[in-house]
Amino acid sequence: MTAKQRLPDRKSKVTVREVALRANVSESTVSRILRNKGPIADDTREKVMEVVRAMGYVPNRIAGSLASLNSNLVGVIIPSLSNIVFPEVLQGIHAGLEATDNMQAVISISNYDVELEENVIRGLLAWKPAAVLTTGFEHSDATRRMLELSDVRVVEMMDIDSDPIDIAVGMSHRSAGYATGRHLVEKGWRRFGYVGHNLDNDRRARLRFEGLRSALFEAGLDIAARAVAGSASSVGAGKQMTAQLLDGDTPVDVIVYSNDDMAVGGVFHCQSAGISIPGDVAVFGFNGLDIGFQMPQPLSTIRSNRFLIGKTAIEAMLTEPAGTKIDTGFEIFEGGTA
Amino acid sequence: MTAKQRLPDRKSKVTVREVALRANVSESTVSRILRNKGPIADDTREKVMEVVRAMGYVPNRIAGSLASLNSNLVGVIIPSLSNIVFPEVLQGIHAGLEATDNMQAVISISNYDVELEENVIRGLLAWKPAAVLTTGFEHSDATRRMLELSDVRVVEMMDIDSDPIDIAVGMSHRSAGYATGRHLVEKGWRRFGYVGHNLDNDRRARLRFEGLRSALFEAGLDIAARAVAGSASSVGAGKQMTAQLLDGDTPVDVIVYSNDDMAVGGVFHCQSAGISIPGDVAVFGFNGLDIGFQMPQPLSTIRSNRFLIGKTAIEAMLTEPAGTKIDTGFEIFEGGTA
DNA sequence: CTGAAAGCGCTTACAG
DNA sequence: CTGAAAGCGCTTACAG
Repeated sequence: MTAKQRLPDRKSKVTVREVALRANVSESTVSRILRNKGPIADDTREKVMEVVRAMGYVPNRIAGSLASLNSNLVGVIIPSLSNIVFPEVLQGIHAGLEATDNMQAVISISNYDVELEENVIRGLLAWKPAAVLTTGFEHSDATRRMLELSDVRVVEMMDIDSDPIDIAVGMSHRSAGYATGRHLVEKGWRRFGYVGHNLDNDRRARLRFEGLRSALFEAGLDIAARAVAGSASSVGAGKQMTAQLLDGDTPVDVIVYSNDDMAVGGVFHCQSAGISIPGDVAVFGFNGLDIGFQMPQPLSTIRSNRFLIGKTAIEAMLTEPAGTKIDTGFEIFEGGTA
Repeated sequence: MTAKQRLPDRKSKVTVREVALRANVSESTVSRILRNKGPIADDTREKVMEVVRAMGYVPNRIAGSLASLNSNLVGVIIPSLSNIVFPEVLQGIHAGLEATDNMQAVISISNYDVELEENVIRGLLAWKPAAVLTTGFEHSDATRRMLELSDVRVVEMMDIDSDPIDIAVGMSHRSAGYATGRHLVEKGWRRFGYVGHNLDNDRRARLRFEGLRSALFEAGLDIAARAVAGSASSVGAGKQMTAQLLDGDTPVDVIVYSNDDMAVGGVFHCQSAGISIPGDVAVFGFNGLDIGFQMPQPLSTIRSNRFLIGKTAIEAMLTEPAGTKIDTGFEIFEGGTA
């Protein structure tokens, strides 16, 4: 226990008060030194810092936030953690946060449910965060109102196909769908299939689908057959729906998927069934996930910039005026499956 | 704008004070009603709740926490978000939290770096969380000390092969490695290869490796060849290291991977190179990720329970005494690749 | 360059 | 069943 002798006292919680007492200065001086605010004599600073270290003092941010009426918390609401796309956005947010004066993310999940989102945001706002970053434009009226009435910055991430409450950072999913259609038509594909997941709560996948159809219409084409799962997107759903589509009566020579997870499932199904890609059928995804890129035949897809969206969301919330929309773009990845 | 007439006043932030004033009661009464504490006359409650709704009052949790000296925050530190395993743990934590009186997770990333973890935990403790959930047993001395001195509950997740600071929830990675070795030896494999990632900061992968070797030793065997990436685990690293191992001089008939990501990379390499699995070489992973399960040949692996670990961590922190270790177990998944 | 005082928005004994 | 008062641990004008 001798090793513990120079450690902070076991129990007694140490506050600015104790530090001030021990250092023979006022609480305000301790506070100023700790926040590097205002002019401080060098020896005062040294004396105080020594006491701070000796006592193992950790400022209480709850008290600090209450007193200064601002917190360094950023509320983040994402729809799900099971789709790797959102953890990637979180990584970007985390990277953006590292450049700040140690802001902290408070993360919640909305499960693609606007009612749940409303509750979650209510709980978040109670912590008086500096900003709330949420996903997409679909919110309940009450959510929208809470956000408008509060004076926190709001960033709606992923999508820029509508007008933001405050700031939007993302890409145009409609354009991505359109670009997919144009690209595939130009490559000579004519008989289009579509394999999707439950789009009821996935506005962005719906927008991509609409964009795709517009491009096909312009070329005098349409989607000849489709198979849509009742569940969220997953590799398993992609396998199943691909099997269903290919077992149908309408022949297709290219399948556009609602995203890469579904498309990887499509590739797995074709491998199992001895269907050659892209000879028998071509496959095109969306997102540009690493798993698709690493497959023996790299998945043809559109790369979205999830990390960039998260990082930019933080930067924008710190610097941009209300009404800003930032397009993080996308790019077609040729790959080997279409 | 008539629709906005009944909405809360635009600016003036509303506090208990305003609610109390408008409802003709004291602040303490408002506080009691909002927290369902103590006896309250029915009509008082109704009257106050009406005002609360009318004014759109949202309690300030920062003030609440400071006054009551306890927060509903739970600090969570995970090493990374790029390995899907940790988002899965977060999902479990989220599920566990839903059963509580709306506690909120504050999530930070340590990037497998004990120094960074120390800073992150320091920042977290400043928020006086109810508990800190972190990953594994590897911490700096300072981290360990902070955690011990603070009176927050501490859960170390994923691993149970050491003694916890407070509570540990996870599985024995040594046993999992051992079980892998036994299983594969029993199935008749004799020439073992190992493909891994950078294990310097990954104690659990090291423990699995040690367990595997023990099992092999007991059977009079050893690892004949290995290829270890300098980077973190990924499908790409798995492809590359598998190629390297199979190009070496030492023939192997089964490869044990440090985890499923690496193993999936191994499968992809074999597909590209026309190597048949498990005929030419068998493949065995660790984790039981969905992607491995969905492949045309389901990946042989060990299933860990990441979701359960997260969920149990929350439950344990609420109910279990210090010193508790909870084994969430694992199971061998036969699959088709070994 | 430093200190005394008020206050941030709640909660919690304590009294009645 | 309800209220007045003190206090949680900081920060921020204001004075000097």
